[in-house]
Amino acid sequence: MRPQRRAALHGFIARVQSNQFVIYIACMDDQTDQIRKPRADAVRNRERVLEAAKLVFNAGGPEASLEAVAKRAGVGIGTLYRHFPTREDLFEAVYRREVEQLSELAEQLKNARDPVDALRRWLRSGVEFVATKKGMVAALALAVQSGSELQAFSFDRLTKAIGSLLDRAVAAGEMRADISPEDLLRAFFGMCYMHDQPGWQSSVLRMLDVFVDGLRVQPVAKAKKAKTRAARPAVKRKR
Amino acid sequence: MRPQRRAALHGFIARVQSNQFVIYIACMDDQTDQIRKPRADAVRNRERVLEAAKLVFNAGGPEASLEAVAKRAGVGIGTLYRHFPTREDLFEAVYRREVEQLSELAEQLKNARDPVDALRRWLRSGVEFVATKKGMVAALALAVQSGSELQAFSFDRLTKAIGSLLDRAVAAGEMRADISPEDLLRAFFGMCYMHDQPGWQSSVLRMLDVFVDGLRVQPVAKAKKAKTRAARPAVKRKR
DNA sequence: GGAAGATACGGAGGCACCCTCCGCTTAACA
DNA sequence: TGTTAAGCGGAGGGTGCCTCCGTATCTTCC
Repeated sequence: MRPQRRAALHGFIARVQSNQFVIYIACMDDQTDQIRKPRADAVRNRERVLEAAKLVFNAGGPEASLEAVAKRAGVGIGTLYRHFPTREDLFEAVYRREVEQLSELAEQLKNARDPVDALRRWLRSGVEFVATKKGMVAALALAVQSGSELQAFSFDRLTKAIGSLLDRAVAAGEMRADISPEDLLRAFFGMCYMHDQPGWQSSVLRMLDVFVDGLRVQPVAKAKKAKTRAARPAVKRKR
Repeated sequence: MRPQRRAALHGFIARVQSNQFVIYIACMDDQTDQIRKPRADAVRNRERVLEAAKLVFNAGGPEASLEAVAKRAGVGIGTLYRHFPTREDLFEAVYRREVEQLSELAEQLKNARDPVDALRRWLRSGVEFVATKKGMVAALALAVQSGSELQAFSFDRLTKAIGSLLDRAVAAGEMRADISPEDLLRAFFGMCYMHDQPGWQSSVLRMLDVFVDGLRVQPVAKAKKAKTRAARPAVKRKR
């Protein structure tokens, strides 16, 4: 165990590509109050690893070897691990932009006339995302599992995205209120999980349609099953 | 390459436990017309491996080490691989009984009054199965993917089970006809895939409810979207 | 421009697992 | 009881994960 010193964390965000940003966190010693700019080679290598990871994951799926990523990036395996201590960290970094786009799309769809249709469209876009990038499913898996608490960025973004669409539809009285955004996210991801089947896409789209239909407030069912619904406590919606 | 001889395959089924059977295929030389009974140690070892695999998979999930299984069975790794050349084969063998039970349950539910409710109950039972056995999800994954064609046993059984329930509901005019049993199986599995989340079970049950609601023929939606439905060709139902 | 020290690099190495191959053992049969 | 096919088991080669630490490189300060 090395001698401990009190230190404060300071961070900044650097734009490293036209549409990619990197967050740096520097450790500022509180005795000197000095901050050091990150080493150029570190920035470069981090970027190279991300680029290589994108290629490798999109091609080889989530199980692809990290050593292959490092090799492709022209970087030692140690360097890869220093920048991204876990496979999950790397995934999160690689697919962060996609998650943000999905999230922004939800923001736009908020203004759509028909809130149910908005949700439907958002889900369909999600399928497209998964279709394009093979590793995206893994990123979703991560988001949905959100076990590690630390890299819950994607989970938060996606939950809020779905949540806002769901809330609107519920407020408009068009959707049942006992489903949480997390539930929905999980269901969506689960269906997409079959993504390497032949014809998965149309199957998932069909399923999502069924699902959204089920989410609608149904006059018949509502009357028929009022008791059942009441017995099940409404799910608390986070935020 | 060893000298080839023409040979015919003969098989038989042995009951090796109160409720487990093993299928043996023996190679009968057509010159001697002799058939050899399987070696006792082979039968014993196969059984041991199955037993160990059940324990290990249920505890450690689908990624558990096969070497651990072999060790637990008190058997060399080579023996394990001889009996079950792939991890999938082992899964299929271990969870075959569960799949059969699910399938039989569908048979029983066929006589229920309300066909929609029957389907709902079957799906719920599926959740319970997954809940009990941690490795069951992997078995389902296998069934759903059914890529290897050879060990498509589970896929067939489950598809037929769902199919029979679905057919009845459709015939009764209570469910839409454009969803295939395969779709449904995939959706079900997908939802269960989150099985190691805290509270996954209630979440999945909620989702399945929504899903079944969506499957129902909806007077409102039906009228509103008649065109959309018609435009999408009905899925061919196998068998 | 150069020295000092912080920071990052890279890959060897230990571990675990996968799967195959083949010399040895054992059970079935006559 | 001998013969022989069937089965056993584990060594070994391959791959991937992750850590650790000696070395190289960069930033900063003079």
